[in-house]
Amino acid sequence: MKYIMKNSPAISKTRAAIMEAAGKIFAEEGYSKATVRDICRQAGANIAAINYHFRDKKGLYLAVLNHYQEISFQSYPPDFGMKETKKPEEKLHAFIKSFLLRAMDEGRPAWFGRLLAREFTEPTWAFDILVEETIRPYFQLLTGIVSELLDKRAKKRKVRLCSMSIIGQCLYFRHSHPVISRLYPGESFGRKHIDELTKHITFFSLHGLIKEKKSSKAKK
Amino acid sequence: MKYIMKNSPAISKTRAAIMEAAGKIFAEEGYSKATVRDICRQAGANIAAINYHFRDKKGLYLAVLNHYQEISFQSYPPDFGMKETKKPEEKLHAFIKSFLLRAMDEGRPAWFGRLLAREFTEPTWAFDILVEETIRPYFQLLTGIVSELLDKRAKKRKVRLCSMSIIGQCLYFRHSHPVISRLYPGESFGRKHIDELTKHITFFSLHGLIKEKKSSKAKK
Amino acid sequence: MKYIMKNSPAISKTRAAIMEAAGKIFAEEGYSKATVRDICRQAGANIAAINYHFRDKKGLYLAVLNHYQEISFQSYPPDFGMKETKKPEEKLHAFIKSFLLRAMDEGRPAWFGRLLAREFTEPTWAFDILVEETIRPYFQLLTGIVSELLDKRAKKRKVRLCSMSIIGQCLYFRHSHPVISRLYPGESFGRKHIDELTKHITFFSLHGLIKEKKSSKAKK
Amino acid sequence: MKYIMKNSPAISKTRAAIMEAAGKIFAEEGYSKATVRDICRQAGANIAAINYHFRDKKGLYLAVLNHYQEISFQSYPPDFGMKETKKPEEKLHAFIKSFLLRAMDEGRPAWFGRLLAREFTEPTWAFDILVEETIRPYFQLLTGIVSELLDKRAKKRKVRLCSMSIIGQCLYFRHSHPVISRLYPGESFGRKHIDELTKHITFFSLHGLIKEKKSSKAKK
DNA sequence: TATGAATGAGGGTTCATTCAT
DNA sequence: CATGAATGAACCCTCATTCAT
Repeated sequence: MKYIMKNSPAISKTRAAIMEAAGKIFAEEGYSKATVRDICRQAGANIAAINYHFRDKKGLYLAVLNHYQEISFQSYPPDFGMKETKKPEEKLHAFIKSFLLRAMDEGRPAWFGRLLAREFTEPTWAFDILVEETIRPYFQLLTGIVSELLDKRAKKRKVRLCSMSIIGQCLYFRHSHPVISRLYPGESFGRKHIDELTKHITFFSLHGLIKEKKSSKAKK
Repeated sequence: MKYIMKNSPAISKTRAAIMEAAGKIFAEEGYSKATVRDICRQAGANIAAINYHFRDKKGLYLAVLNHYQEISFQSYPPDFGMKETKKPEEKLHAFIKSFLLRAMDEGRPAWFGRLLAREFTEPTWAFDILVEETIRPYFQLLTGIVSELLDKRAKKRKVRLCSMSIIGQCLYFRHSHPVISRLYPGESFGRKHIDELTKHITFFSLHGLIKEKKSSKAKK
Repeated sequence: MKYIMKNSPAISKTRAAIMEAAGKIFAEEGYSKATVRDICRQAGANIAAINYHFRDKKGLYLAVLNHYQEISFQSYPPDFGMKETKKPEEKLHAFIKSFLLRAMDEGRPAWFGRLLAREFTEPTWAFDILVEETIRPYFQLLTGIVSELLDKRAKKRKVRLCSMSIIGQCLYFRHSHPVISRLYPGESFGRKHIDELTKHITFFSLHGLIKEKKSSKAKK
Repeated sequence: MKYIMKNSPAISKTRAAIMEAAGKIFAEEGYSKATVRDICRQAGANIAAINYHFRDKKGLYLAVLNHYQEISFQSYPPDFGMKETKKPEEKLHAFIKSFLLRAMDEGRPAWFGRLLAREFTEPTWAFDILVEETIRPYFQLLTGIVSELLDKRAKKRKVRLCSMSIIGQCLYFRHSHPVISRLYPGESFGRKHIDELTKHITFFSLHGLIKEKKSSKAKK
């Protein structure tokens, strides 16, 4: 006699194949443009298998999100191995690097990052769930770092604005390929340049923030 | 005495209504999600009218892009009325403000900005045209300003990186509403806060750039 | 004061342009595949002009048929200039040549021939009219020639069968290009070979008929 | 013991119904005039079933062609049961009879013949496939017979011309109904007269060919 | 005379979904 | 566990036609 675990992922080969294909295609095309047909074709599975294993397209998307989130954060921990005692400048550097890696890398571990980046600029119905489960703690991590860097009396709103300036830069470099490759053929900001990009964004942001500290007294 | 504009849009009432509805719906839904059925329904027009006036959905999208681009840049000139002799800091401020206005305002003049923002993160077939006709000159305007602010010996790549950091911030604040409203209910970075956002992005970016100047001597 | 002639063809330039384009396109594509859009575009005329001048697509087709029929039979008279006193073999040769010319030539004079050939294998609603106005007298001309060649006591049905054997050959060589060019690349039976084809069909048919004469006594 | 045919059609009832309806309608209307809506309506199937079973209209047409070709050539073998040792005259007779049966019969077995006849006079995109798979071997069968009948030194071109004269007659009698019924009401050359028509075409053609033999010495 | 504008019907195709097995 | 079969809704597009000017 055998007991079947609920949602046990190892039981079904088909389920795994669908998850694999779905992760890839959702990351490439986005939720609405991806078709269950393509996913099943690529997984070598029957269309009805999605209904059986995941109820419907939404269920599949949710399962993909949950599954690859774990993989993603295992592969690229947000603190990037930094201890809590480290300086905030280094924390910021680590945060940005892990963000870029998660969003710009290729293969399985980056699929979640791509989906997340997509949801940031074009939210689907799954966005509410993502905000609570992933984005909020992630964002709090960033605002914590920013708070340390800013004047302690800085208002919450200022912290948030600065945090979003950082997120915005990271996100944009992720989407920049189409425009950069057209504006300056031959040049690119891809996963090969993650170290360069990390250094740039950190530098660009940090010196703005430091300056903030000084000028915060003089200015309004 | 009156001069007739080329492609005078006043000729057909239906054509104008379709352009109106299409601008709104394309801006809201994006190219692929928008349906000609919806557009025609909202315009009170027959579906075949699109074939008659614009050949097909692509033609309509192109017409919308062209039409609202003019309106957008008339309403929000990139130099925002600044003379050439002004300081680069003020030029940057003007650039950012016009960008935000164009992307975050509501109603007709902002539709092009929204479409452009969409194309930045999820390009369609029209992106190639947009790059040549709109984005390239627009981007050159920004890199020019950034060049003035940076050390004159700064490499092209650095100029481009910094320019993209600025664009990235602007774009992200345009998309931030869904995430902000969920993370911090009650707070928002909308069109009401354009002045605040402009000031923030300018300040955040400027002091990064200025610091660069200083450190450029010490560093490599 | 001016009197307008009914259907006067010289009055309108647009009407003439439409007739020209329609003749060409109907001959190329056939009635149902041809579109009024294409015709008007090629004629440089407005779509509504067809409604004005010809009531509808049917009216246009009818007008084209009538117009080019005259041109066709002027260019290629069925007796091909043969006097009535000539031998039936030469009459047959002339008939076949004029048929092939009318159906296989290019340009205006052949358009009617092409349309007629089309109607033979895929009749439209206009076929009834064509039968009475064109095909019947034309067919009677052929059956007359065949009668002269056959035994005088040959039954009507035999005359008709033989006539159709001749028509069938002519028609098929007109349609043969697609199959011949594929079966035997480089070879063709086109308008350049009309003389060869005429000789062949005449010869092939004649000797069948002559043999008939002889055997008609022996046979039932 | 039973062998399962490749592409066994018995699997799906809907698929069979669509094939049935499609065969009928394609044969009646031709490829372009036939609509998938009509076919599905007549088959009592959903429109999307065509996409499921045949991918699209083209796939359906191809499937119909393949399916009824088998049925057609099973029902009417081109050699019509003649042994190889028989005289060429009898081979020709058999060839013509099977051609007429295939093209003029009614019901399922004749649908392919009708489609083929249509492709001969108005080729679609499928014509290239048909030429290679069906028409070429079929035509070679005929040219072989004709070669036997003609002088052995007859040029290839002559063989081809004579073969086409035969094909042309057969094809035309298949299309003759509309014109015959109008020219001579009451008379017809239909499937009831296949024996008569076979005899006529064979006779008409044979004596032409035989005469060729004799005259080939005397004439040029 | 001539046309720009508009329309309704219908074309093929594709989607996510759900049965019955 | 898994799938072949089937479906209804919606997609974009094109047709011939007609109206008001």
